[in-house]
Amino acid sequence: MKEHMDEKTQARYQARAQIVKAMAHPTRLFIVDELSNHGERCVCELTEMIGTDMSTVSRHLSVLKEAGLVQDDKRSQMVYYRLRVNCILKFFACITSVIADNAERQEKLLL
Amino acid sequence: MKEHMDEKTQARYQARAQIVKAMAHPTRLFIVDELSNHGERCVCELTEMIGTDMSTVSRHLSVLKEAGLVQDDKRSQMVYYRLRVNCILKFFACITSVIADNAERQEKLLL
DNA sequence: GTCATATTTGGCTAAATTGCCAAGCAGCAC
DNA sequence: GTGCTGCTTGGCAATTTAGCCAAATATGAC
Repeated sequence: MKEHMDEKTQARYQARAQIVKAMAHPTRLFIVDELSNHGERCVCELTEMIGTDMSTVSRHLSVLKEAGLVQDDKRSQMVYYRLRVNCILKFFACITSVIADNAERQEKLLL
Repeated sequence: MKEHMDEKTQARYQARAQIVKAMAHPTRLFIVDELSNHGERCVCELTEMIGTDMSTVSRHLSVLKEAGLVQDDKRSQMVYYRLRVNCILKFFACITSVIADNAERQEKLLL
């Protein structure tokens, strides 16, 4: 990416990639899914569900927050996270269709 | 992710993450966008547009292919790639809305 | 004030990703 | 066959990411 794509175009795809990257992890996808279903969760609840270190979950949440996908809300000791965007569900629908398509293709190859 | 989420759930998010990961790169997002607009492109065309090493582009394409997002078609010396899925456009719409939202928020903070 | 809980952050190591070059392979022209 | 073009793959170094522990911070209960 050094000469043919101008800087603006580069920057645009860079910005897009940052958003996609923020979701490119199983734990973060789970969090996004859970928040889209339940609306709001504190770090401790998510940690409990995921079953890993709280520090790790917190780091994942900060990645999502940095990308502008979630926002946090501190109430007493707990920090509650929720989605900032509502189009994320379409992501899952699309991803699921890709997975289904891959599975179907896989099956055909086995016949 | 060791005890609270069962293996099936884990595997499901793992599979989803693999798909998202495949798009989590500026160059690969560009390729996906270009293919969704133009339908079909050979490696050399994409290399020309991106302006990087052909081996690098080829690697990116293999990542997309591995995830089931594109398929290739060899005709004479050239290999043409095209999208396997058509819901990808919704991705961009959603991502763009996140970026717009982030920018707006950024602006508010500066006031 | 002390103590406990909820969360974030620093530091570190292990693993994955990226990009380049060189080498290999396939198809076409001759 | 040789040579050329388009593409892929091996290998390697540099960067990024992930996950854990320990330490720091904040809030509430007492």
